[in-house]
Amino acid sequence: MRQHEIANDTIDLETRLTQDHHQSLKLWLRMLSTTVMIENEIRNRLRAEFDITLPRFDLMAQLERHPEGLRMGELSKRMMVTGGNITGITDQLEQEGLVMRVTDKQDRRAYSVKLTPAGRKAFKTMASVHESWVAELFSGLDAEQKSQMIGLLSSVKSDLSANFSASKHNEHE
Amino acid sequence: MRQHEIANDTIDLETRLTQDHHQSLKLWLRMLSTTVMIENEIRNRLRAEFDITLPRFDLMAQLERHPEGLRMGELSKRMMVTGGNITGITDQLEQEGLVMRVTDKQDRRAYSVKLTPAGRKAFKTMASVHESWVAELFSGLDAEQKSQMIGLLSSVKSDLSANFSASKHNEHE
DNA sequence: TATTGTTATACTCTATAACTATA
DNA sequence: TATAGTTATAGAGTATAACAATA
Repeated sequence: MRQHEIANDTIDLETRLTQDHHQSLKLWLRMLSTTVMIENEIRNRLRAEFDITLPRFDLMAQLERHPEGLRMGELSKRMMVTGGNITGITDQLEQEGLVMRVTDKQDRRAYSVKLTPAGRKAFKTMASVHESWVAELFSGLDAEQKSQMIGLLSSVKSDLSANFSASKHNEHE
Repeated sequence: MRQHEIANDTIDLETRLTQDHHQSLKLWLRMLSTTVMIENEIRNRLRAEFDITLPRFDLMAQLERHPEGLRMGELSKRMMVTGGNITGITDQLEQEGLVMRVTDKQDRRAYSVKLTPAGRKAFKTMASVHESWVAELFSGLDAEQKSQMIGLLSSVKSDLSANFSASKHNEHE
């Protein structure tokens, strides 16, 4: 132990940099594979139980949080996806009667997308089941560990938003 | 503080369950959006700098770790993707001269996929730059926080592998 | 002119299932 | 029969760019 600390004090900067790089990479690979596993599990369950895809579910989740409705451009930013895709997903959901486009009185180029009553009802059911799945998938952590992780992720994310917002459509949450 | 603890002791089980659900959901949403942001950033940089996609890069990364070569089925498991896709990605990389299929002497149905010398060289360059990007993107955490997070993710992941390996092609790492 | 949203297109990744050739 | 890998197909999601309507 002490040996290690002493070594740590005397190694040169380049070595420490390499170690940091390796640690970051390890963290990233673990984070990525864990996320993919959970995402796949949830995606499969959503399809099997509710015949819905993840982006469609996400769009509805955004609308649930904004009962006043969101414009297409808002949805695009929040879902980190370009505009054309939002049109497509919204089209599908509208066909199924789950969301509706409400024309904006002030700006006739724009729409507000809202959940229909049927959409709100359907989403409530799905969201509740979805939430219990997530709880199940994270049952490997206790409450303390979860809040720790939430804090760590927030640090990463705020650092990202501050420095790399240019890359795509961020401004998330 | 004390008030909070007392309250925590006396609230009923259902309430605590709901709180846990919300916390898990919050954790998952934060983890997902953070991962997506980093993934997008890396994907864009890989395309811009090296004209390579993430799956192609990942396949090469797998081979780099296994100089003796990997069979198509192995790659399929490790990349959490079905077999047909591995054929496609391998075809592309083979065309570009980055990997090669080596027929197995013992089992003439099977191949070992390996990096070519050119592939190994190209990957070394990319991997080193990639690693520094990752370090940059995680610079919001210090070494201590990173190792904390690695530990937390390991708990989640091992719990997942133990309970949900059926969902797709896991057995990762 | 700039902005909101749509359309058209093309590309990548993905899963499924039928297929071939070995084992 | 079972297994390793391929092929064919279809579907989802994505970005880009040209476009229409409105501001």
